[in-house]
Amino acid sequence: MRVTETLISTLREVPAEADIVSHQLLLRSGMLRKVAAGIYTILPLGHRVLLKIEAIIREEMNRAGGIELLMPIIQPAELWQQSGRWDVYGPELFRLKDRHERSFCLGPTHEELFTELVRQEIRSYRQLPLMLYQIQNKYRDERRPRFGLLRGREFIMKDLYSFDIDENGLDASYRKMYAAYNRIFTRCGLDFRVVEADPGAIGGSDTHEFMVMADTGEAEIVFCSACDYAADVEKAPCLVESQTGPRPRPEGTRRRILSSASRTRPGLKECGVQDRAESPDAVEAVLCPVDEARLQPLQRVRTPGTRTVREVAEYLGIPAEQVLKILMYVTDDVPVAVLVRGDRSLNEIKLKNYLQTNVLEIADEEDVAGRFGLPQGFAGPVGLGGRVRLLADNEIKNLSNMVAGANEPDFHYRNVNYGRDYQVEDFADFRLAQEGDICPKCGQPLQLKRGIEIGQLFKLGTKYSKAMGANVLDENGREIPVVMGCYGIGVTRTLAAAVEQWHDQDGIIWPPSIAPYEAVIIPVGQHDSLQADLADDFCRQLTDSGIDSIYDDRSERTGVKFKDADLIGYPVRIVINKDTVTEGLVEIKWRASGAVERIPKDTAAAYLRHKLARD
RNA sequence: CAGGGUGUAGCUCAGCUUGGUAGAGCGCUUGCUUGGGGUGCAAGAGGUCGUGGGUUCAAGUCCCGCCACUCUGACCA
Repeated sequence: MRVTETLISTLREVPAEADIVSHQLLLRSGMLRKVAAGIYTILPLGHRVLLKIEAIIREEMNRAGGIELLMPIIQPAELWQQSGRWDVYGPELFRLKDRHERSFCLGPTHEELFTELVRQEIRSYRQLPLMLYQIQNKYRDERRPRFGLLRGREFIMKDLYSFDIDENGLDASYRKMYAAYNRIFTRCGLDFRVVEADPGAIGGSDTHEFMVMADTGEAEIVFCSACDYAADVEKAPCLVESQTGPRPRPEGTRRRILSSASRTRPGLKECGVQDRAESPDAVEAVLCPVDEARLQPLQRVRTPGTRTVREVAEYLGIPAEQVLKILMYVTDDVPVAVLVRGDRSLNEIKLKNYLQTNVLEIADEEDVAGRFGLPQGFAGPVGLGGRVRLLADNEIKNLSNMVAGANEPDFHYRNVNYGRDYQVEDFADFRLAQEGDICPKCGQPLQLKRGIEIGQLFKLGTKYSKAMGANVLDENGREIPVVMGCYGIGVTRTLAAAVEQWHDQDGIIWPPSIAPYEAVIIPVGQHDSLQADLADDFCRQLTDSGIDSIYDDRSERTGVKFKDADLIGYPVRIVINKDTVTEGLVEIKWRASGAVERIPKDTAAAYLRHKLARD
């Protein structure tokens, strides 16, 4: 391929519409153009990347036993009414009517259609298991499309649905997909992690998310430096550390398994509580006696104008972790106040799950004064009386001689202690995991990184098959609902995530397996027909030996071509000049490492094939 | 959906405060020049100033409505 024969238009300046790196670079490198908010044209260069990602996905889906088909984008409302989601889905669903006033929607996902297909076509357990998939456009009328391809209103997704006769079959399908996803993202050259996730609105039990690690990612994940544990920061359980920080269980201490109900033990402190979300009964605690003698007498101090934890801590000259932070929330029911350590953040999802409430909003100043009758910035647990439900993070029980608001303007208490000075309704895990916390699996410190979700596995069970009557006869002739799983990959999102992860200040650095072209050939003297012909021949030679190559035949200055090559991110740049022509060499520069090497022209194809074929 | 910002040439933006016949850089076209990191010179093409209304002798500029784009938040893959 020659550059002048295709459409490659690069931009020198950053378009004003783009805010994040992948969006900027995809626009600048001529891979993407905006048509409307969250809706894009993928230009030839970007399309080649897309096709390569899709090819990898297809190969691995087929290898795992997936069967490809193609469903329509437009779906009848009827099916969505049967599953119950027509009313639940909300304004995010693109809805439309035909000329006969019949209702349709643009599919944001395809559970209904796949379930309907299986209901019609599958009668017997002998036809199962079955894994069907498609690569198709999806539509979600996002409230706020942003980040270019990462959150568009139209996007491409691979979705596979598995159909089994029982849970064991589902487990087997799930494992196949889990393995396939690992292969796919590895082959795409991405640095990714698998995290345990929250099932969310789709419903179901087990679920894993595949996250590409990138500093600009929307999701924060914690992962262990020592073992393979990883979780969304919003889901990660927090262990309680002793005040001296995490430590291994001391030799000879009693180790007890406590049920969550008996976690509170008078006269005892817990240091190192382990509370895995997936096994709530396996709470493991190291018990050590409270040192009653260390408790100091309660003291009321004037702290004018100190409304935030930081202000109080600075005013009193103490660390933030010595302060009790109290957060007040408005819920479906009565207002709730929650205590966390001053330097911690509250995890609203944990609180919401605990309270089983639909509404959960942090109280503003008006609410704090009105519903709680408390001074904003000076509220505290002491003397709160039963005015509100008071909950506390597990860690709070461990803390002694804390500073807390005195419930009157410009005053705080020193030496506040749980039990002696205040009571709480319950302790639970309410805090947001942070860097340095202990891994719930192995006890080593956790690291925090940002990620972009590009794939998710769900066990749906019989949610849709029951709702829509997708049944089969089992070997006893009984009618049973099929057991389903669904497995998605955001294809366009993967493309953007790859750029988000692999770029530098000059442009994109494509992993070779998904690069639009693996090599670009640039003759320094485009006007020199010897060099130009040689570049043309060499491009053909590389292409013939299976290396996707493009010859930059524009009559531009070499510097322009170099800049464009870096911006577009071809993994290999091959330069031809007067010297290399006479010596029979070519100059190879690797985009990722910047390494330059000169090798004989005739062996270059084989050499590159070898070096590029690392997947 | 709430709150902010921006809409002027293909792109990035100035001009608006203080109303008076539309600007720059880049890109594009042509010629010369240059030829290993966005070369230099010259000549050109290109704009209903988002849109509708109002004020005014006169509106890109002032006022009001609408639309689009964008940022923060909530929501979400």
